[in-house]
Order: sequence, then structure tokens, then C-alpha cells
Amino acid sequence: MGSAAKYNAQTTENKWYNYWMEHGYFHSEVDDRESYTIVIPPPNVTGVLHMGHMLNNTIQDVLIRRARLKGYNACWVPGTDHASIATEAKVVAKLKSEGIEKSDLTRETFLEHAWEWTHKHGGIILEQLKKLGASCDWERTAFTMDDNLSASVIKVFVDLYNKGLIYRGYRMVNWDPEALTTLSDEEVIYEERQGNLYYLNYKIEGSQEVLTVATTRPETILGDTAICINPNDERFTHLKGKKVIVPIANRIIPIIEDEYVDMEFGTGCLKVTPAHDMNDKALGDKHGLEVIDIFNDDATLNSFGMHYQGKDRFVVRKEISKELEALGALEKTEQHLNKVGTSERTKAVIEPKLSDQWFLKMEDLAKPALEAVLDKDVKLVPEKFINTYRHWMENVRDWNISRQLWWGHQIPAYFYGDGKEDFVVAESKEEALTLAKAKTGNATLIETDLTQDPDALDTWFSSWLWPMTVFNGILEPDNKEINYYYPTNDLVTAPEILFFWVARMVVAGYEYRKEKPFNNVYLTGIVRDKQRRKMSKSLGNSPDPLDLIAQYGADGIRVGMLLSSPAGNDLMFDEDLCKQGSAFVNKIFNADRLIKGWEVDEDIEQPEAAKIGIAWYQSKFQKALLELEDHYSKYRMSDALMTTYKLIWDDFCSWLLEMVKPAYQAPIDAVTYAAVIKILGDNLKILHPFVPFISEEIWQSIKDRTPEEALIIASWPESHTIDEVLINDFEVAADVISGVRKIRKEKNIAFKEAITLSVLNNDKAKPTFDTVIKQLCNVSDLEYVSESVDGALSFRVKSNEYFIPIVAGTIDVEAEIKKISEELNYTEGFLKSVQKKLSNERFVANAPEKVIVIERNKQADAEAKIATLKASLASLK
RNA sequence: GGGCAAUUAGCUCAGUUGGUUCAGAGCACUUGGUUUACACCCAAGGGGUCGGGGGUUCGAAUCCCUCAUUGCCCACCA
Repeated sequence: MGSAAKYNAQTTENKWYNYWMEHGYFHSEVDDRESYTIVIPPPNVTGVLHMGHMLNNTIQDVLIRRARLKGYNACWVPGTDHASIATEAKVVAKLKSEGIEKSDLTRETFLEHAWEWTHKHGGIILEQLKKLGASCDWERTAFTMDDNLSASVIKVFVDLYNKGLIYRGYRMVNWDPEALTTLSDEEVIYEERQGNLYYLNYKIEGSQEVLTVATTRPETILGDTAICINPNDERFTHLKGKKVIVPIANRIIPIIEDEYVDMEFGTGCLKVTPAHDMNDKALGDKHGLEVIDIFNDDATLNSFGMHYQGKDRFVVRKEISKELEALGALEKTEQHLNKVGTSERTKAVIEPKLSDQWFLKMEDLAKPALEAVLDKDVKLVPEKFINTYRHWMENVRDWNISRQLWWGHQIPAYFYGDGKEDFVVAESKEEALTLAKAKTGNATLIETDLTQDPDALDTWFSSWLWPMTVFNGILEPDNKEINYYYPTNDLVTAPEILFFWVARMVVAGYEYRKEKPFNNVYLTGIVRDKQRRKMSKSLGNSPDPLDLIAQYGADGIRVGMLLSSPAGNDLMFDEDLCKQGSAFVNKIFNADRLIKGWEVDEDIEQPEAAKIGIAWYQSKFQKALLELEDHYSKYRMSDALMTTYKLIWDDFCSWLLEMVKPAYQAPIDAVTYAAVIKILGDNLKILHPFVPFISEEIWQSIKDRTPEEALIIASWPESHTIDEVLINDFEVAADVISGVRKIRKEKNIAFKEAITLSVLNNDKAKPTFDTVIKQLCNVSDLEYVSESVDGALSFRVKSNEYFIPIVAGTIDVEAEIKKISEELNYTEGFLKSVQKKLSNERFVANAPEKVIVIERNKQADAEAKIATLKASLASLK
């Protein structure tokens, strides 16, 4: 047996993953057991695994594997999201690199390219998840653009339209000039950017006077249709009813009055550009202003841009400020920090734009979803997110669900005639035709008279149905699967998509099943690097998950990720954690090697130390089971792992195995061996959710197992009563053992050298663990004495005193006196504080009886200890 | 501008209704160790006035006030 034995994760992990797959352990069918369901937050179909996914899916796998062991019918549904804007952007970029413009293609051709891309890159991420050990039911893998999921989306759209909840409106929306589509409010990220505040002079019509207006966007003057002042602003009273001339454009626009204008900001005058600002639009509507749109869809200027036509808005900003300066229309510029809306996907600066879009009315839909969370019917973990959720739900605005994209679910609205208002909404063109005929009274309409809206739906308009559509619960609301698996149990996801996705799933759940989609939502943190930066591809600070797995093994990474991942708090990822993880796996591997190396002898009797050690560990294990239950119920994954980690490493390896370990090359008795094997099996069960591979590997190597006996489908250890007395006695024994080791170290007494230990038993403690102490400290004689031993080093545990005789002359009397004096000093101080507390009448009167008893015990212990310390000192002097 | 959360050992974090030595864990660190599973190991050890200040209480890391710092979310101030 070489010392070089190390666990090889690579081969083992592949072997067992294949084994699990072959035997269909991940697959779930409806049966009599209680279901435990998780639906995966579907990653982008063409995405690749990043550290956030690793954390997320590790947690889900731990939960699902534990549920499986606990006897639930565990079902983890995997899948991917078509991610319309992200995927379309990738396809457009790919085509561009080949010299093809999207605008040159028909919708059909473009979609062919998109599907090709999807088939080529799609599902890579799911393969990566398998490396991590994810025990998803791969037979259920779903995609948001699968036929039945797509049909569900369309059905829901039509239904909501018929309920009057979806409407078409000409509104100011967030326009992404790069992706050439609108975005929902949630897809706009506001960033602080340093910019300028330009002070522009507008000439008053028929006067030499100028009016100075501050703006951050001088290029938009070409779309100005008014200047607004506050009616209460006395500085401008004389200008009421006058008109000004827009520089460069030389258009004449009115001065209007509205209290909306903040007199304190800038010059107290506001230029109004209704086409390019949400507020200006509102102001324009109120005052009946003209709307001049100066931009093309790609944010270059159109014909209203005059000589700037065709140039980008930011180029124009620079150029126009120079022209204005030359004209004397630029009073000054100031540095100004302002918030700029950017596209979540393309990072392009959002342009507010007026256009015809589809919206979903959210106000009424949100109500049951809000109540569900406030009533804790849907639990958010950690709870701090309830506030955020409530705030969003109470102020929810209508959801812009249309996107000017092709990749996605095409909106089932069919236009006829020329007007934008002439349309019908239906699940198929055929139905649409019937509807259109009825609506127009024109029986001669044919399908080609109908044109389907070219826009696609927001991706989230399909993923909000995910927990239902993966079980086909929209098309067949009464099928046995949806009735069995829904509502799902836990949802594990990132807080960033609380509004995008989680809230909307709750909304959809109540609207379509009158029931929540999941019981609990566990919100993980963001994975950050040591410098607290978010791990991202663009920063290059994110390790490749597959490289990590290759280096540390999936088990190691899983442990590494969970070692520090409090719910809702960010995870500071440090590769050292993975090292720690793989060290733990290696430790388990070696414990098993030790056990495997033992030879069993049926004829020898069980040593006392082994017997007591096993009894103790069994209680300790039961205690850990209770702790685990508590931690899991609160989604404290790192705590659950740490309980397991310490139980295995410290209690099992460092204590139990050392207690039962036979002497070198000596055999072990059969009773102890059987007990250790049983314990090992139970250990593996609680380890399995965290380290599925190594645990299955060892489980299968203990003996031949049939497929029905695989660890992955074993049953969670049974609960038994806990012997607290035994556990406490062991704590004392452990202190004694530490005391002996300390003296051995101080005095350089090698472990091989047996010693005698004398005990002055003031506690009248039962000698339960004496044989254990003898074995672990190499004590040849353990004797009880009635008075202090001369010529020995001593230490105290509780009020007992322990003596180790030392070769004459090797005791440093001075040092011993100093050490004991210090301990005496401390204990006397401690006693004093306890006495002070006990002599405080108000304490005795107010504190609960329990606390007073504890203080009295402390007092008694301290007094006894002081007595032994004094006796020791006396014997040394 | 509004709201929420956090601040405990070098690092990452526990500390549930104020009261068992409650000031903890893991890692890191120091020292010692070829004990025949594991140096990805074993053992022993050092380390914090619980962000600052004030208050309530017999008793505060824990409750209240205040200040400071950090993070997150929301919001149309040109």
C-alpha cells in the first residue's frame, strides 16, 4: 500500500454518471409517492456554463438528490431558453462576419440560419451540466420553442387578448438602436455617466433677448417643439406667450408654462422634445405639441436632422455643439453626471421612441401574486427580497411584450386592410380569417389578405409559463403530470431575475392554474472574484468551469462552491475553496482505504474502546442528522455542508477511526467491523448530495450491489434517540486527551513512548472513556488516586486533575508554578464575576431560574478548580 | 432623491426569542510530528474592546437612537 494513493476523480465521475444514466435513476414518472419537483432556470440555448450556473445548479442538484434519498419522487426538469434578443444578436453577428446583412434576408431564411445556429450550439450547456453531476431528468429536456411550448405561448397570448389584458398602443418605449427593437423597462439598465450640460441660447422672436436653456442632448434641438417655463417663475413672466427661434433649424416654437419645470435646475427653462423623452412626451400631450422624430431606427439622424442626416447621434452631439458655439448659441458647457439607460443585452444607449407596441396590463394580474408572497404562501429565501418584490408588484407597470425581432414566438395578430387598427388575434391564420370575416362582414377575404404582425414576443413571455409548459399544463390543463408535479417545490435562481422571471411566473401560475408555481424560491448570490468583482467573461476573471472540474473533480468543485454560499449573499469565489473541496474528497477516499485494508478476525472480541467509540459516534451522527434537517429546511447549504464536513473529517476520521483502529497489521474484530461498515454507509448517504461521485464509488465498492441498491436511490439514514450523556462524557474525554497531547508536545515525549496517567477524581466522573483515552494517548496505566502526585506534570479538566509522572529533574518547577498561577488567577477572576452576578439582588430576582442554576454551577466548578490548583501549587513549592 | 441590507479573528462567514465559558466555525497563520488511510495528513497553539458614539436593562454582538462606511434595488429632474 503506497502513500501516493490519491483519488482519481476523472474516470470515477464519468463511470458513475454513465451508470446513473443507464439505469434511469434521474427519470421520474407519476406514481404514488409524493413528488418533489424543481424546474431549472433555463439557460440561454446557445450559452456556455459560467460560475453562476455552477453555483445555481450545484444547489439544485443537492436539493434534488437529497429529496430522492428521502423517498420523494424527485423530478428535476432541465431545458433551455431561446433567448430571443441574445441569440438573434449572435446570429446577426455571425451572418455579418460572412458578409450577410439581416436586412437582405427574408424572415424564413433568417430563421433557418437561427435554427442552424441553435442546433449547432444548443445544448452544449446541458452537456456541461452533466459533468457537474446534475441529476436532471434528461428525458424531459424542454426548449421554449418546442412545438407544445410555442403553442402554449400563443394560446396564452390569445387568451389574455380576449380577456382584454393585452392591448396594442402607440407609446413611448425603450428603443435599442443596436438590436433595433424595443425593450421592457426591466431590460434597461441605468448607468451613471459623466456628460455635459449644454447651455443653449434661443432667440426670442421679435426681440434681441435670448433665453438660455440647459440640456444634456443638444442634438435634440432639431426636434424641439416648445420651451417650457414654470408659471411661478418671475424671471420669465415677461416672456409668457412669446415664441423663440430654434437655433440652426430656425423653427419658431412657443413658450409654454407648466409647474412640472424645476425652477432650481439649470436655467429654469426646459426644452421640450416630445419624440425623444418620456417626460417631454407627457408634457407635449398635455399641451398639444407637435412631435418631431429626428432619428432613424439605428439612431442616426433622419431628414429632420438637416445637414446632419445620416450621422450618429453621438457624432452629431459633438458637431452640433461646435456649430452652436460658432453661431454664438452656446452659452457654456458644464460637467454633469447623469443617468443613462442602456440595453441589458447590447449595452447600447437606449433611445426613447414612440411606436406601436403590444402591452400586457399588469395591475390586476399582479394582485394574487403579491398576496402569495406577502402571505408566505410562496416563500422567498432570504426574506429580505420580500420587500423588493412587494415594491415592484405594487408599482408594476404594463409590460411591453413585443420585440422587433424574428427569433422567437411571432405575435399571433393578423392585420387586414391598411389601418394599423384593423387586426384580429387568433391561434392560427385559419381562425384569424374566420374572425376577420365576421368582424368586417366581408366574406370574400382570403388568407393572403391577412398579414401577421412581424414582431416576436419578449423571451420572458414564454419563460413565465415554464413551470406549467414543461408539463404541458397550458395546452392540457388537466393532464396527470401537471396535476402531480405542479406546484413545484423549490426554485433556485439569481436575484437579478426576480422581476424578469420569478414574479411573472407567480403571476402566470395564479392566472392559469389558480395556484403558485413553486413553494420556495431560493435566491443565490452573484459569484464574485476575490476583489469583489462580478465574475464575467468580459472581465476575464472567471475560471472556465470545465477546467476547474478537470482539475479538482466535480465533487471538489461542488464542495468548493458550497463552502461559502449564504443564501442571497454574494459568493466570493476563490480557487482555494476548490482545493479544500478536493482535499475533502481525498480524505473520504482515504478513510475508505483504511477500512478496506483491515482484515477481519471472527474470533477476537470487541475491544472496549471500539465499543464505546461506536456508541458515541452513533449518537453524534444522529445529532448531525437533526442539524442537517434544520439547515436544509432553511436552505443553509453551506451550514449543512459544514455539519457534514466536520462530522466526517473530525468525528469519523479523527476520532472514531482512531478509536477502533486495530494495532499495526493486527486484525479487527467482526462486530466492530460490521458497525464501521454500517456507519460508513450512513455517512455516504448524507455525503451523497454534496459529493455524489465519490460517495457512489465507495458505496459500490463496499459490496456487490444490484442496480436497485445504488446509493443514489438509497434511503436516508433512520433517526434514533441521542445519548446526550455519552456525548458530554466524550467532550470531557476529548479534553483529557488534548491535555495529554499538550504535555507530550511540551515535554517532547514521543507517542511511541507509553506513559501512565493518574486521575484525581473530584468530579466522581464515571470512567466511561478510559479505554479510549488509553488507546489515543498511548497510556499504559490509567489509575485513580486520592491525592496529588508529586513529580508529575498536571492539567485540569472540569474539577478533575490529571497527572503525568515525568523523569525526575525534567520538570521546570518555575514554569509550572507560573502556568498554574496564571490559571488560578484567571479562575479566581472568573469566580469573582460569577459571585458578583449572584450577589446582585436584581439579577437573582429577574433572571430566569435556569440561568441562575447555571451561574451556581459555574460557581461550584470554579471553586473546585481553584482548590485543585492551590493543591498543585502547594505540592510544587 | 427614495428604500433595503450589511459592518464580528488576516479571509469568508455563523451567532435563531437579550442570559449555558457566547465571543464561534472553516480556511489561512505559528510550532511540533516519516504513528504502518491520507503531508490534499496528524497534533498543539496564537489571534477579535463584535464599525464609532450614546441609550434601555440586573445583564447587549443581540433591542433603541445617532454617526460613518459598503453593497443592492427602485426613481423621468432637463
